[in-house]
Formats: sequence, C-alpha cells, structure tokens
Amino acid sequence: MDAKRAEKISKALADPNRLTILKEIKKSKDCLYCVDLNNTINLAQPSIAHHLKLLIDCELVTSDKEGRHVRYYMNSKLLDDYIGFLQELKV
Amino acid sequence: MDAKRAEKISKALADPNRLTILKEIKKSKDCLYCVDLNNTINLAQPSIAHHLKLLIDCELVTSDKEGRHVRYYMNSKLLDDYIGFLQELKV
DNA sequence: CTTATTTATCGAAATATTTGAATAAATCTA
DNA sequence: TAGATTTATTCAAATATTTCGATAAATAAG
Repeated sequence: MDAKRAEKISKALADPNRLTILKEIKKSKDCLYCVDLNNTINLAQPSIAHHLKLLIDCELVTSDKEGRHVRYYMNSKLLDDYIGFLQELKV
Repeated sequence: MDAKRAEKISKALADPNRLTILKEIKKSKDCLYCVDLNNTINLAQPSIAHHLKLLIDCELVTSDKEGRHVRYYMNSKLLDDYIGFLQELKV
C-alpha cells in the first residue's frame, strides 16, 4: 500500500463516529443497515450518510443494496493491507 | 486501546507530511533530528514543528534533547497497540 | 558576551471537515 | 397510484486543521 492510500484510510479512521460505525459493523456480525445506526449514533441522518460515504470512498467499507435498505460490510482485506503499511513504519 | 486513543493516533497518521516524517524516522535507523526534515519536507520550519508536535502528543513519536538538537524516535510499542485496535475491528 | 543555530510558540490567513435542514431519489406497501 | 420508508445529495454554517511569518527560547561556538 502506498502512502497516499494509507493517508486516506487514516483520515477515514480519524473520527469517533466513523470508528463507532466500524465497531457496529463488527458487532452486527458482518454487516448492518444504515437505519440501525440512527439509534446508535447521535447524529442527523445526512451526517451518518456522510460518514458512511467516507468509509466507502476509501474502501474500508463496501455496500450492497437490498431493496430500499443498504447493507454495509467491513473490508477486512484492505484493513490488513493498511496494517501491513503500519508494520512497515516500525523500527 | 480505547477508541479515543485510536482516534487521536488515526488523526496523527492522516497527513502526508506526518507519514513522511515517520518514514524518515524509520529510514534514519531509529531516530532523526528535526533539522534533517527541512531537506526532506517542503514546508516551513514552524509547520514541521507543528507536525512533530502532533506525533509527539499522540505518543507515536518520542523525543530526546541533545544539546540544541532534538532526536525523534518511533514508539513501536504504541504502533503495535494501535494495530491491535484495528485487528479488533476486523470481522 | 555576542552571534549563529536549532527548535518551539503565537497569531492570523487559507483550507478542509463536520453537521444538519431541506430535499431528492429509490423502493416498498397498501 | 399515493403515501411511507430508507438512503443520498445539496448547501451553508460552524468547527478544526494546516501553513507560515515573526519571534522567543535554549544552547553552541567564537
């Protein structure tokens, strides 16, 4: 992974609400619907959509339309690549 | 590691210049002087000092005064803790 | 003691991010 | 088709971050 990609992922991880979203995806056993986040995160719906968009843009999260719902998934492979980048920084 | 700590570290990693600094620390075999970064990073000295401060504040980097120079070190232990936090997010 | 060097701090401008109201788009239900 | 539900987009305000000139603080060298 190059630095530009790692920077974008770091940015996506650099917000408490987005970390909560990722934790909720994990908790939901693999995926979750956006509407479920409205109960967990104290933000207006457009703000949650904004955070989801950033996570999807950097590809840490993938999505999958199911009727009028959308399912969100963790991209564990990419997270591993990012972890690999961080390992490289270690002395 | 708790989310608040991980957020702060993510923020510190979310900038191209700070990633360059971390790479330079690695490249310098363990430590480097601030003055060396002026040749590598195309920013004014106060900007570099600002970025170093953020890295030190989140404890990813430690510092050590040597006369009028300062040596900067990677905190590999903390980076490992952060990696552990990320591993926990994986599905 | 004076000057040069290295790093840190302050303050202000430029830029980027976060947030939510309004609204649109898509699709489900009756 | 009409109304309800879920998610996305637009836009503007609030907030946060980045950048650098000016300058301070610390110390080294002469």
